Amino acid sequence: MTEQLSADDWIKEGLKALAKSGFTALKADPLAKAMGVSRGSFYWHFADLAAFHGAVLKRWREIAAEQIIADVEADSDDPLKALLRRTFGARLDLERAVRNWAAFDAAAQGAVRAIDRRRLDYIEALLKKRGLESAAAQARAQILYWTFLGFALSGAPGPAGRLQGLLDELLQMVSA
Amino acid sequence: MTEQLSADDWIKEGLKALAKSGFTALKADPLAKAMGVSRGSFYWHFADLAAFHGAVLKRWREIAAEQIIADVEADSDDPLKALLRRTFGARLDLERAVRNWAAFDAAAQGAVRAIDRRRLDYIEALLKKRGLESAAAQARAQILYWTFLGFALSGAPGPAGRLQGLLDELLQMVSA
DNA sequence: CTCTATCCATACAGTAATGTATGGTGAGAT
DNA sequence: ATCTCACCATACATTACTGTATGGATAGAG
Repeated sequence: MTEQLSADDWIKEGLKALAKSGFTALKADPLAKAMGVSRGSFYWHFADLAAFHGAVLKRWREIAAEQIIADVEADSDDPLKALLRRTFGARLDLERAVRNWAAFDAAAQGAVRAIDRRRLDYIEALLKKRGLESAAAQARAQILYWTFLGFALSGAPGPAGRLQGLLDELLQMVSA
Repeated sequence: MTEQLSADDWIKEGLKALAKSGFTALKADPLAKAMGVSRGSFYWHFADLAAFHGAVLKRWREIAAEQIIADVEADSDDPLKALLRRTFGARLDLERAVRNWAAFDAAAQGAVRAIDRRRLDYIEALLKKRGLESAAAQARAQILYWTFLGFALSGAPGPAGRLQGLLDELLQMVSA
């Protein structure tokens, strides 16, 4: 009886569809077809679409910041550099999809705001630890985070070598 | 006979809806209702939705770069500073909507790519004129443009005084 | 073996659109 | 005065979903 699905399976499939096809793919009927099952299963595990959306967003909040921060802290000799390598190098489709979604859905917007705050505070703390004075750290954290968002949302990865050079440049600019 | 509509009226309404409600609002039926007319008019002026979408994107391409560049060039004592003031201070809903749209529609993606290239080249030229050497100008143009995009797409404007300070900081960082 | 709860399929009514076909209306040309 | 054409309304068939109601299957408890 490993054939039966759990709410968790639906959420995972939701994140997959979100990353691949955007928030418009978060619908019961297409997802059910993709999982080889009928909508009966969906409406068994979730009251309605809104409940499912909430569950997907909750999961995203759990993985969109803490996981990365933990990894970066483990590699503790230069966490800022590690953060840049890790974030600019990652799969960013899910990030893009959720932020697009936030333009249409209040719940998604709430999740994005919370994640933004968490990340901004973390970057600011790293810059302070590097010796920047408080006001400057705050300003540059904001600028650095905007730069990441712009990169993440403009999608085209470009050649990896060039990216490496840009990251070095960026690190210089922001911590000088 | 001022009651009758032109294709241009539909395009203008399309841009308005796009800025206000995102690309999902670019549908014949809701737009017709908003204009107090039936879809008969829509399908008179446009073959189908795709044709309308193309017309809206074409219009956006005409206004999304050249207009700003012309304005900034007019104010010629410090065009880079003028560009920052102008772009970071503007209404960015339309920009956001088109870029969201680009995640779902190939035509929109094409328009965004073209605009990005145009803007990047322009910023790079400005930085060179400021005395930066070619490779550095290219790198910093990319970083500066990413920063703008991140700002534009994260939506929350924040207090205007803080923004002014951030722009000064950014200008320093990028042209130092 | 039967009972029960969990999980899913199927069928239904409803909604919001698309695109098409066809007919109506009013302004200007003839 | 009427004819024509640009412009719009209305009605229809179609599509892709939502949510609900009801019933069927199956595994494990008793």
